Amino acid sequence: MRIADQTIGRLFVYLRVLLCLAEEGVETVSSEALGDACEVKPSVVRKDLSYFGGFGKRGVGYDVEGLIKEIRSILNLDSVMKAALVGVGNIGRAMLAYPGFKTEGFELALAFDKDPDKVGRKADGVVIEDVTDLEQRISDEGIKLAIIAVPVSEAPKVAQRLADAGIKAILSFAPCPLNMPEDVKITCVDLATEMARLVYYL
Amino acid sequence: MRIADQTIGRLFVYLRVLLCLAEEGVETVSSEALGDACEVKPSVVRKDLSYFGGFGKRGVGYDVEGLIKEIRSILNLDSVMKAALVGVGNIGRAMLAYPGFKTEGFELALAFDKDPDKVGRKADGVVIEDVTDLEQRISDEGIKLAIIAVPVSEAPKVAQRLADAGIKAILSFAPCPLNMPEDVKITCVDLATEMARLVYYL
DNA sequence: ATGTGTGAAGAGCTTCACAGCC
DNA sequence: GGCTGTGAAGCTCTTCACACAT
Repeated sequence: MRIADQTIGRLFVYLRVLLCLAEEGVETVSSEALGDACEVKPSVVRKDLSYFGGFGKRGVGYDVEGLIKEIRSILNLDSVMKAALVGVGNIGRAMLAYPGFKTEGFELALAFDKDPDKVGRKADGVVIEDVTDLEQRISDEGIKLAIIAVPVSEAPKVAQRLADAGIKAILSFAPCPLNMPEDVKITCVDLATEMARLVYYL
Repeated sequence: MRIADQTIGRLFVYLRVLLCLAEEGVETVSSEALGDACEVKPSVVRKDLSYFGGFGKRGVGYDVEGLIKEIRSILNLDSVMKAALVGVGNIGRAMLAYPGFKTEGFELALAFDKDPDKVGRKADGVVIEDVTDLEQRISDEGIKLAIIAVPVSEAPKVAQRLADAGIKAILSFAPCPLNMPEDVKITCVDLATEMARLVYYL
């Protein structure tokens, strides 16, 4: 049976909240408590989880640690995934310093910039390499995931080079459409749009 | 008649693409072309737009500039909105330098940090103020929108203070649930989750 | 000829209510 | 008693096909 996209989307939300609950030492959670924290109805939580098996105990609730493992496995998040970063400006540095990646199983293994002053230096433990070597280094390391944090003017070129280098998924901070081949998945984090969306619901 | 949330969500996507088309000098766009760029079917584009009136010309398509105006007005994006930034670290600086805000009608009018070395300095034209004065300055300026770019450990405290200061909408980069009063709308930009989501669809 | 606007049909998701287990 | 798991009903959104305008 096919699982609804909305269900998958909510699993990510559940996981994030569960990780916080685990950190607070909470051992068991009911569909109602989890639903409250995720702004989702309890019946939705139960149905979503029921598609994958009976993770809960009737009369008790769901085991937090156990549920985290199950969701991680459903979402293919049980192994560490290496990623490449292109552009070590403000956003790029923020990405290198972002603590959330490690906890969710990501590792920024490569960082590129075109500025000769930056190349060779380290930022948060990662050596910044020359963007000229991008294709070579990415295929050497067998990396499939990349973050674009360069100015809009550079973004399309960089995206094309990443696709050529074998990258299959891109997170881009450039607020412009980057048309990629069918087999390369791309997500644009458009912060202005997030702000606008937020304001709309005031 | 009530408009579907999904429709509203897509209007933001249309707007972003239309702004890029306008920049390229494109004057007219068909539902098919716009749909392609937004990864949405042409019939969806037409139905979405039809809820708000007949913006298109049969046999021709939609006028790009005109449609931008219409969507801006639907989404309440025709006036400039001031916002406050809390935390001028890597992410905060990236926000101050982010060019997308201006084009979508946002202005980061205030910036706060607790580091005395930063307070008083300017970053991208904005004076960094002491976070102690947060409540006072925000109510002085009558600002309703804020961005949280502080470490997770500080985020809940800052969120609470912002709510007390009269802020009604918050964009947070802290990957943790911040429970706010009913009348304060909050969006968490969780970059690790975005990465995870992307990888899932490989 | 081309591309929009739209009602009606269809698909998909959510909600409800309650049986079943701890 | 408390909370999960789930079929069936209900509802919302999407799709389709075609009339209609340029």
